[in-house]
Amino acid sequence: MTAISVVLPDGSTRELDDGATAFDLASSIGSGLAKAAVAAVVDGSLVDLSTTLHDNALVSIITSTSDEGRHVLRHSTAHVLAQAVTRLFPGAKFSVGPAIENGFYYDFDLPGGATFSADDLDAIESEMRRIVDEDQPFIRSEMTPSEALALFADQPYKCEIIQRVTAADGDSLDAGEVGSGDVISAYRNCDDFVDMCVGPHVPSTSRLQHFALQRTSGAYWRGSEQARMLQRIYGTAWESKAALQAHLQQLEEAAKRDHRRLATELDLLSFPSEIGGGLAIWHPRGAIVRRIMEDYSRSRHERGGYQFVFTPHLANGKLFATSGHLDYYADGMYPPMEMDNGTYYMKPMNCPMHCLVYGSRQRSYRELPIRLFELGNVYRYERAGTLHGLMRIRGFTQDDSHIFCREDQLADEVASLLDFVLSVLRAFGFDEFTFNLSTKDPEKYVGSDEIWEKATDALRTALDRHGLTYGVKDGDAAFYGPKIDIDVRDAIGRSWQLSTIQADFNNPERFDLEYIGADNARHRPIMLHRALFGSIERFFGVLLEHYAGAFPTWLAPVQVRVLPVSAAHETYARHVVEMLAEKNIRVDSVDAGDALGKRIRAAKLEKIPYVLVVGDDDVAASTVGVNPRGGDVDRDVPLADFMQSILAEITEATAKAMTA
RNA sequence: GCCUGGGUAGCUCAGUCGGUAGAGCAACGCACUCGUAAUGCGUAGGUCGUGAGUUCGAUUCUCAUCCCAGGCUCCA
Repeated sequence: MTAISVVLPDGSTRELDDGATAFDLASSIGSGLAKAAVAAVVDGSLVDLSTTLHDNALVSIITSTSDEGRHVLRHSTAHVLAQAVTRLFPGAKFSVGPAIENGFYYDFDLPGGATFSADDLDAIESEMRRIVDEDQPFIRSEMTPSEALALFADQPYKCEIIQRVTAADGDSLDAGEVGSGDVISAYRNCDDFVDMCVGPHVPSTSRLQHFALQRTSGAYWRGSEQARMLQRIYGTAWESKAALQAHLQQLEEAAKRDHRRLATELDLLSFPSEIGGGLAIWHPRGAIVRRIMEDYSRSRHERGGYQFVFTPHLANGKLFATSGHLDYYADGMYPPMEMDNGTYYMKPMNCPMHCLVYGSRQRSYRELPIRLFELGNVYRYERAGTLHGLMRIRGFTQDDSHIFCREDQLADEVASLLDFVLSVLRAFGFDEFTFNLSTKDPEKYVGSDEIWEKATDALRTALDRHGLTYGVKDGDAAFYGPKIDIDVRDAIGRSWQLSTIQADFNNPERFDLEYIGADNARHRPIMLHRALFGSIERFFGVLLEHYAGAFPTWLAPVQVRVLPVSAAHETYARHVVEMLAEKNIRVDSVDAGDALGKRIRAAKLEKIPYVLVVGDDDVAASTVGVNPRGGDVDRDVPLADFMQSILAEITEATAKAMTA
């Protein structure tokens, strides 16, 4: 038998028998690798382990512990899911089943429009385990589109995909399913299950041990609300039991941090159904934190050269006709109110009002840039199914600003905004950011192409000048202009989109805004929309999850709780409370009705930063026992020392926040 | 808006194959006066989300509606 030679990623070569597969290569390197291998990359393409290697091929083995490997694992598990469903629901039609972050899903159309119930999930998962135990091989075959159409004749969704990819104007959406064009590949597990798929797959179902089905939901075919709703099943799959458990644990951790749960547990706010969906009421504890956030925001803006304005919650519809909101966003606005002299709407944005502030008198080029700031309450009619605690809410407050500037000021203004945004976000404990530039949506925009190009360039230039790397989201812009979005990464690695900076050449035109230039002629200012927190409500929710309810001392609703050991120490406890309160420290005390241990536990569950225990020794020596959140108890601390240290902590955090 | 599941005491949940409900924690009372994450005993608390229908009788079955959860779609 002749030999071939293949090149490994480290540049070394390896001799193999002619006809050897990628799996043979993995085995020749080591049995451990062969066991962990799920696929291979040959000359840059991800392929099955069963792929026959050619001489001089550049080969790397993909193991299940890499991102690519897990992707293969998850995709293969999706196939097993589909097979289980066809066994349990004869006649089920299946559409697509991709791997996604941390897992996979598969969409089905059940006979008679049936739907999955929670019990079905258990049965399907058991069936999947049976298929895994059967150790079925994934066997690849390739065919022409017409052969594929024949093979999948009873699978209308598959046929539609085949027709789309082979059509002249075939879009890339389906390429991931079947590859592009002339050759359609399919994987057969056994006589009665074959699925169209570009692959690769693990060699056999026995490699798919560590998975769990998670939930079912409806999902529109091809993501279109006009299309048929299919039944989707989500699952997760991992390379090992430990990895699966770690993932499930992380989900639990995230659930524990859920801001809706913490908001109830910590008595911060609630969503009474008497008010209606998507509307929150702030309880005293939550309102304190919010007020501190807002005060901080106000003082930062004051120092940043912003001028404060107030505008009403309602406006005549003509205003939103001028701004274009009624043309592009009427569905997302609260329904109109007919009143004596016109049709009124709740405002969905503050910008039209700020345009009126600008336009209220003649402006000189010397005044620019004019930075108008408002904590503006806006109302948007979010569809019922999209509401989600504070994260998606119908009434909220934007830390909103509109900057009117000259064209020659634009780049500097955007650049300094980027600094400003990051500094404010850092003050709240975020230090990992990602940036995205969103460009014109060809379906939904106002203004000329030229204006859009100008605005997009301005944003791009600012990002480049800052040396920031950023993604581009084509077609994601607002209807009036392109934007930069800033995402933060939270304490458990999740990403949240918070801030936005939007360039707008359109509204100044629509509102006919002008300034008198140095040349004594009239000019059009440029407008920047920007919000740092975005929505105060949402930002609060993100913070709550980021800190898991344990706000840093400067933000904590109650900073100190004083606990007298027994009734004899209550007078002294009150004295301690007074001393601290005098320094504007948020402090309370709980008298000795319950056992000390119980009161400490209660304070810990409330996530109060400092618990002060005072007993005989403390009364005698004017000291306190300091029990800090997440730290060790420190007895006999002079009260004056504690006060000094907590004040230093608070002012340091605030000062750092102010100058970060 | 669409799909699935849910709404029982302040919170977390159990339960009723149709005969008006129970636990733990919290609250309140009494005893205990306690040095760093749950002292003991007792009391009170619910027209079982809301409205209608079926029924001798509905928290339970049916329908409508509101709200909540997870997705889909949407998010200026």
